[in-house]
Amino acid sequence: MYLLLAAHPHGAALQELTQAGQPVHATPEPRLVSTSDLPAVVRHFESLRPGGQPPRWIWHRTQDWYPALLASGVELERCYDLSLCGNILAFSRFTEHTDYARNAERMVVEDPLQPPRSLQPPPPPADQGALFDAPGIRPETHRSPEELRAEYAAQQVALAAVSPEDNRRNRLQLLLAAESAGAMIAAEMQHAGVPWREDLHGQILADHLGPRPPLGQRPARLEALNQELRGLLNAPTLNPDSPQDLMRALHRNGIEVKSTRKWELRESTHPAIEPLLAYKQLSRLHAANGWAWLDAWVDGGRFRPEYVVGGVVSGRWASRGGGALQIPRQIRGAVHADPGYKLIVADASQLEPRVLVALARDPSMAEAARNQDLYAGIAAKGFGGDRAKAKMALLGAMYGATSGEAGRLMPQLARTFPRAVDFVEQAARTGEAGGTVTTRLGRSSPPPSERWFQSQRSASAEEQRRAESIARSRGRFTRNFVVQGSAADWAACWLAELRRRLRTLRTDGHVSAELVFFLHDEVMVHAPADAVDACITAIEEAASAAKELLFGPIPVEFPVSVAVVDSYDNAK
DNA sequence: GTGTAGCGCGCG
DNA sequence: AAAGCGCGCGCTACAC
Repeated sequence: MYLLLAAHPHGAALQELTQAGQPVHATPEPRLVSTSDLPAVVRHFESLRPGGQPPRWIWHRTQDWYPALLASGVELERCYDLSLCGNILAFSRFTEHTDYARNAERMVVEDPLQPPRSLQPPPPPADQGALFDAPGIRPETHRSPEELRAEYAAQQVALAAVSPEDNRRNRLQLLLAAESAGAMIAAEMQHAGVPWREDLHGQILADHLGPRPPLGQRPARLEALNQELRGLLNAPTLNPDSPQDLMRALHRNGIEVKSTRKWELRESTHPAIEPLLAYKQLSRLHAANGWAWLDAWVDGGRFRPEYVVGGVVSGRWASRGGGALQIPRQIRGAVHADPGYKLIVADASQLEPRVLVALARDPSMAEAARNQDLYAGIAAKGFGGDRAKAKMALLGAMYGATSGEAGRLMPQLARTFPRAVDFVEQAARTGEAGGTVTTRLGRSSPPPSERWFQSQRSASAEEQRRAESIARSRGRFTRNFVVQGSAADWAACWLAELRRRLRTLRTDGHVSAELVFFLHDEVMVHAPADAVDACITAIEEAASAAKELLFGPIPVEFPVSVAVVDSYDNAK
């Protein structure tokens, strides 16, 4: 059953569609549902399972509907997010020959499915407020039921036009399903929140910075370091937070740095360097994750960031609010399981190089990847057992290193693993020439901008050097895109498969395990202690299912490392 | 006063 | 050791 939900001035319009997006004959007209009735009506349809299958909810944006439904206690099995799927279909090389891609190209420019960042409302308060007062629903992005139905139908036509060769159509369909599932997971994780102990966080801050200072004042420990620095640098009014001010003071004391970056400062042995580095670290803790952060982002023992699915062109998620994707190691001790619960922290070991092996079908590297530690396997084959060298070479190949040690190691890597190196080189050359590259499941990199093409037509020698530099930069982007993006494909499938298994545990086993955090190649599940084993099994099965879905039965392993902890800082 | 580019640093 | 990918955010400095 395919159910379309469209915004309506008094609530929602609900219409049953066929899989292809045509109105079901018996119910040609959308049914109007008031805002207050909506949760109950949605719950009712969700419980109807013709043929045992839950409905697929089709809507413009998951963020417009699902948070409010979750707030009223309604969880759904699956959806189809028109804006996310439309964005993939509009740019995918798999659909480039379709009318959809041609029309969407125009539409995306004139009428972006996602409003530009600057026009988006501020993030919602942690307390979501009244049902459907959620700021996701904005009149300017309303589409009529007929517009949305036509959009869905057009997307299905485009998907059907993908060549079945090499499983392309299935792969793209899988990506759309995983992306839509990701949108639901993002809303569910925001709803659940990361378990966060304010008292433990406060203790960490007090240990490092001293007691909480009055508003606008430096904490005691920072102020002491500031005074020490002013003395050591003979600069009585120094503001160490100002790079310019600091740079001038350093120069006056014969410390010849070109920037105030910490790795450059470390080169100097001046007695002011040690307190300066201590100041910078503590000042960062205070500014980024101090008491103000705690006040703003943690409420009722939960940290609830907003995840932005599709926020990165490679398919990785972005986030808004609280810096969710950069929880520093320093404060991970504040992430703590509830009494009787555990945190299960799992990450896919060395995901990107393993994805590269699978993409390139490099037999020699596949053998190396059978090792639990891939870098050790690479080192044994091509670097005389030097793991550090092997790691640097491989990372350099994926990022496009040209200089330094990583750059020098490239020929050595290419001798032992020609297919893998060739694969990323090919992606780089495509990008340099202005082409686009595509992930395993069919997400394509954006085409170069009009400005890019202009730069490539430049005339003077000076302009040409600049143009070549821009082209190389784009080459590094596309080189990395295929790996990072295909890793994101894998992670999306992993997450969706894990969600499915956890839902089964919840409904069949009445286990209250929840996904609470996701970061590129890492997930966190908050689970009752007696459900930990079942959750670990789910995590591992989901990982191997994801590998199979992307690549089929190939001899490359994607191992996950799992830690069961009370506190996140013990995870690795 | 407001908007924003650049720096610096956190994460993968 | 500190360049080669992708991000978000706080701060300063500077343009308007």
